[in-house]
Amino acid sequence: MAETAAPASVTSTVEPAAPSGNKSSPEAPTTAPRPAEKPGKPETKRWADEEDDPPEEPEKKDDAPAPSNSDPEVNLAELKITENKFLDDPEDSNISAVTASDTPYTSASSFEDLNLSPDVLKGLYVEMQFKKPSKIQAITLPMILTPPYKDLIAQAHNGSGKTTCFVLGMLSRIDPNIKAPQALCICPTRELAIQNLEVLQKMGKYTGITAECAIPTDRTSSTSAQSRPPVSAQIVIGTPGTIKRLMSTKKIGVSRVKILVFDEADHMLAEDGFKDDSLRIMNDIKRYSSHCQVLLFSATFNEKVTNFVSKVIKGGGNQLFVKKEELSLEAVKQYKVYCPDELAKIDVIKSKIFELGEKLGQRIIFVRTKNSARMLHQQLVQDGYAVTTIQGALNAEDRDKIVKEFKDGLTQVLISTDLLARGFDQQQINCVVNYDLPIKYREGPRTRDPPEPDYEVYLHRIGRAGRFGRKGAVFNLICGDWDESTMSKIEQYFNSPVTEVENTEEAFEGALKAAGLL
DNA sequence: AAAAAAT
Repeated sequence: MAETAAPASVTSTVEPAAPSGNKSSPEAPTTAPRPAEKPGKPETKRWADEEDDPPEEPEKKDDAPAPSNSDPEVNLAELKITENKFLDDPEDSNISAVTASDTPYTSASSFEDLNLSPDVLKGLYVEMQFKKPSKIQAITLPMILTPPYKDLIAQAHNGSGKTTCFVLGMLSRIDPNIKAPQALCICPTRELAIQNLEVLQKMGKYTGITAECAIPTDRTSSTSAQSRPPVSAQIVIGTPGTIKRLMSTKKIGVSRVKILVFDEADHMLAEDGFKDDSLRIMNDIKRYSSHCQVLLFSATFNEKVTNFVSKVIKGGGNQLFVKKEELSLEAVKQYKVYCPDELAKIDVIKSKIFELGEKLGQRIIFVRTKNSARMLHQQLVQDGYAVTTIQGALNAEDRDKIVKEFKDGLTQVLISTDLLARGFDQQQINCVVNYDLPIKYREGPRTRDPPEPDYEVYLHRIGRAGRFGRKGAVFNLICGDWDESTMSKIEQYFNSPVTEVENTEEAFEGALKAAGLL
């Protein structure tokens, strides 16, 4: 395995150096100028403060043909794209962008093409150590940064560098003279908001632009809400409820907001997601700030959300989509393990994921409910396994601590609910376990019908491994007919085979080798 | 019945 430095030069895809220490290292590959530190600290602050160890999203392959939704027209961006393909682009994905007719865009082959400010460029090269735009960046950045600042819906693979797209968009639109919120980014979880802020702080280190998180604090402190001073930061990143509330209590002025980002946008606009809050925020802003640019990013947009989203963004926006069959990351091998009962599942976790997994990088185990998170945690700890667990019932402080320990590499195995299914960027994760398969929630009376898989969540979960084109393995624990049916539906949906692995040491070793992890 | 958040 040439698992080391990226095959020199070129761009997007990167085979990061093998796990060396834990530094949540930058995404960009090769070398970059390494000038001396300059004290250009951005006066950033945030609610639940800590320190910063920025994560981020890498650049890599992304995209593919787009389902044309509304006004198709221009279709550029293909030239540079084909150039890029000789890294390890799996399928040389053809990108087709559906753009509004009147604005031609040219894909950016370097960050210099984008008219970024010198301070931002320096952040990209020095802090992030980026070299060239990833594919999604090359295509969307011109769309985001070129007047007349059209709305954008952009889908791209997990770990392909979406965060950088909207962070650069936000940084570039700020008027330094105005000390008030001008960019808003809405995220589904506080963890993701914090992570995005950290990326932004790192990338914007030399700009002096101020940024702040607006996320729930532990509600014990009654100081949180009313007594809070108005938000003066130029960029605000937060969760929908808190943002909404700060807006309605006038703590966040809305009149100067000119760019509004929804990370994990499909979930933010889904019926069973944050649709109401998101629309409320969007409408409040548009009422006072009619020219506000709206950016929607996610790795998944199912048909239903896509239809809705296209209505929200309407005519003049740009759109990028990827076929679902091309969304699974090729570098991540998917496996299934048949388990006769719950005990067998726990045994797999212990004997394979922990003991055999010692040779691996960090691992994350997804469960369906908070309760099973607690139970599994208890079972493992009881037997002396080192594991930490995160789920929404923990208080903010504990959540932050668990995440930080994991990001710092102090813990190796993390149990999580779908709290961390989306967006969580930790490059040393090379193994994901679906202790429970993700299924859609059904209301109403019980049925005998097997549950519907939650395809989007599945894709997001497995995307926690294989960040930035790294290799990874996914183990789905299958217990019973329903699981079996769920699994096969998932395989069909993404048209990606999931290989059976026997519950033996040899079989797992073989699987890990085949995945390139041993 | 994950998540956010507040009634």
